[in-house]
Amino acid sequence: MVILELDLNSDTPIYLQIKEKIIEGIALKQLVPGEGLPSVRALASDLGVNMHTVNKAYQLLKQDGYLLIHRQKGVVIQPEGMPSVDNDYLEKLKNRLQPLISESVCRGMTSEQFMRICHDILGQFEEKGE
Amino acid sequence: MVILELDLNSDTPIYLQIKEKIIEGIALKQLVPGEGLPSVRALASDLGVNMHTVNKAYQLLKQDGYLLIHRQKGVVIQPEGMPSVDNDYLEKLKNRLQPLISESVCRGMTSEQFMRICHDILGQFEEKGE
DNA sequence: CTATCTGTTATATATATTGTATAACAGATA
DNA sequence: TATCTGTTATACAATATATATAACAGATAG
Repeated sequence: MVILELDLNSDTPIYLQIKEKIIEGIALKQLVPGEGLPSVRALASDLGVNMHTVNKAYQLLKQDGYLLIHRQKGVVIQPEGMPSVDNDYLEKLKNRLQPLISESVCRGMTSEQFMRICHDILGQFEEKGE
Repeated sequence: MVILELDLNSDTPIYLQIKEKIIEGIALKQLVPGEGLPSVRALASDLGVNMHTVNKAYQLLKQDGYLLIHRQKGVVIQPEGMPSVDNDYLEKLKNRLQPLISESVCRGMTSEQFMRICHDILGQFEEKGE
């Protein structure tokens, strides 16, 4: 399992950090569909947090369609394809981008500057090896 | 003052919604530097929320450099120029963009699709009238 | 069969965040 | 003097976050 670093001082709750890191791992292909994840107890122990904190992250990921959870077998990255880009998702994405972009405009950032930053981050997920 | 709509069912706290809407108003040039904002009590009354909720939003905006607050005169959009694009801001922006982009990659969105959405939102802030 | 591993569920507790409700203060102003 | 600023203080309630234990049922390894 990929090492998962937490920032206990972050204003982002631990369970959300875990969720985001796993999604990032999938996007980076460090985690591949069908791959198993540590049990809630094992990951909690590794991270030094409570079992329920990890469980909450797993439940959210399951709810979003990123994970399959078999009651006795364990947790697996969804093997049948990732969640899709539907209208609900697009709306949420736009609503989360809006305040970021408003602020960048206020601060005098140009569209090109903002797009450049997005482009750079997107570049992290390009096929490098392979 | 621009009408400011709140979503009481949102998972975004009211004081953050107020903050974001005011920043959006500045980005849209509906609010211009030097322009006065309603008093904490007046805006709270308009929105149907508590005085302290508005005050919290104003304090955050002051802290970020968007507002000037004169103890007896009232609240004014910073007339001396908006906060700048410094390294602290850039780091925060990237950290907030990262999970959004990770998720879009997981869902199979192309870079072009993501950039297009950003471009469209950025377009809302272009000089149209004038 | 027994022990151990799953996820799940339940209960309890502690703390921080969010939001409201009042009240009072000092300075400016009409 | 009365009224408007922002500010500060206190109290309260509801919710969110995180932890600590415990127990359950099913699968599996010894």
